[in-house]
Amino acid sequence: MSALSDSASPLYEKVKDFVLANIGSGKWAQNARLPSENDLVNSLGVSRMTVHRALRELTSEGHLRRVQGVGTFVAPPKAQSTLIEVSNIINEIRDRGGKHRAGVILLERVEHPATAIVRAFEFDQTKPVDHSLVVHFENDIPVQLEERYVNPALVPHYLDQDFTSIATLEYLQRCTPLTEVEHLISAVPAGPEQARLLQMPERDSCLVLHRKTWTGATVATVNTFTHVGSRYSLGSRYRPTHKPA
Amino acid sequence: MSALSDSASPLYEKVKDFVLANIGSGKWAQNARLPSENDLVNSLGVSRMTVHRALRELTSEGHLRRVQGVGTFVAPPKAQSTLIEVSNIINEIRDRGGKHRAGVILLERVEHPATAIVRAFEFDQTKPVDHSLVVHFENDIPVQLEERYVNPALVPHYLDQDFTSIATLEYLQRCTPLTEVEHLISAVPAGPEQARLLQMPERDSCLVLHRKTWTGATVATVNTFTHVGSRYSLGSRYRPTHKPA
DNA sequence: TGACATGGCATGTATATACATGTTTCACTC
DNA sequence: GAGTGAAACATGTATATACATGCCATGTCA
Repeated sequence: MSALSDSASPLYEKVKDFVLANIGSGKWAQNARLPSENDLVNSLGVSRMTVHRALRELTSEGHLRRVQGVGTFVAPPKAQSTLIEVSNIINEIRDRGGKHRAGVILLERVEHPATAIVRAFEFDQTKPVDHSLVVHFENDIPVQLEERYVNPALVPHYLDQDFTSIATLEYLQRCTPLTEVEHLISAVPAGPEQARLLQMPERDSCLVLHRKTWTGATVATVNTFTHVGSRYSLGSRYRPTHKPA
Repeated sequence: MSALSDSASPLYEKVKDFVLANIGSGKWAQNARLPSENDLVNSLGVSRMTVHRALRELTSEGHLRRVQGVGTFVAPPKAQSTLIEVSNIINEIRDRGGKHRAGVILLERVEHPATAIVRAFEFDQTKPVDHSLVVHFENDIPVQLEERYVNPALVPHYLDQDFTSIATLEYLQRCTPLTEVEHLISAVPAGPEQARLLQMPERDSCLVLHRKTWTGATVATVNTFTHVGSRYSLGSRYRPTHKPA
């Protein structure tokens, strides 16, 4: 008589389910110590390697905490933060079935960028950066103003891209492995320049997304996405507890 | 002469590094097929179980794609979406070293909620829901208006909480395992009610975060977080390619 | 009483072996 | 030539075994 389910799934999955069920039911409370691997081997009738794999995977999924020589414990509830997924605007529009068009306003190498830019790139001295300013239209109505500064040391030939068709982030990810991303989302009133390019009334609300990306310790890109508040919102649906196949 | 590094890390880690190095250098291009497990066993001089573990972990980390009976392939670049982490306001303020205070405006059971709420909960008929409205202050300045509708079937005793001290999301996550989260971020001008509660000028920009959570197929909560645009932005730093320990 | 050695027990890694399961290929048969 | 079946080969799972490593309690010796 085993405590494991009799489904068709592999044994280590059943062991994982068994552990999760005990946690879910509250039988094994938070920070409680689990039976040792050998205990589970005896009570469940499977080999230690199988138990070990189950516990190892549950640990890497954040459900358990293990300390060599001490034992296995129910992990404290996962960080009470939630993730939002930001996809690029072109796919987003296409997914909605809308027509996308992009207008390139600016495309240049800036030899002596403003100090704010130099500081954002964490340069110790002034270095040239590539700069692009693109307006994205959905069904010929402007929805996003995309401004990018790119580190030419990491992304060569950035200015040679065809910005009207290629998703910029896609190109960047192909060029250089981005290791870290910082986001800042804010709501600000539109300035005159933004109002003109986005064809919106001045001082109306804009949804602004700042994004800064790193490759290792080096800043790769600094971006600002400005959206017309009344025409755009940033949405996402996310499943926090994803079971890896 | 092995191709593996001579560091102190475990063997399966070295195998993982070996594979990642070959992908990173472009020697194994995207969608290219890797040598079979047995090939790697012969060329690297480790057991198949060790190779298998390395490849399995790299697969679950998204670097590889495996098909039983066919082979192992370099995974296409990960979804060009980026994740934003939203943490709760209380921790955020505390982390900044600010003083947090909360004021409860409303706390009630709504027997006959508005149709918009009924629709948001995907009820097939009118059912009562619990409702709370809380203002969060940072150093006695209001920064967030938090409005929640909670499904009493999933979260009993919601109204009995002490909302001024406990993080609401924290409580919800303890009560019911939330399986899915939907977010919508937008920028809208403040209405009269919001302007009053948040002590801000009417029509100034607000950063609004809508959040809807599910437990299984059932809607658990429907929330709206309204922030003063000039005082608050939603930030996060995220490492996309996280190596599990 | 304090310091230290040691044994017991927990998890962590590595291997050999076996069989299961899915895919492709290829030769054989009809 | 079409269909079929078996072999070859790929990954997937499960076990037994061995040893490594880390932590802790116990007991002994100074």
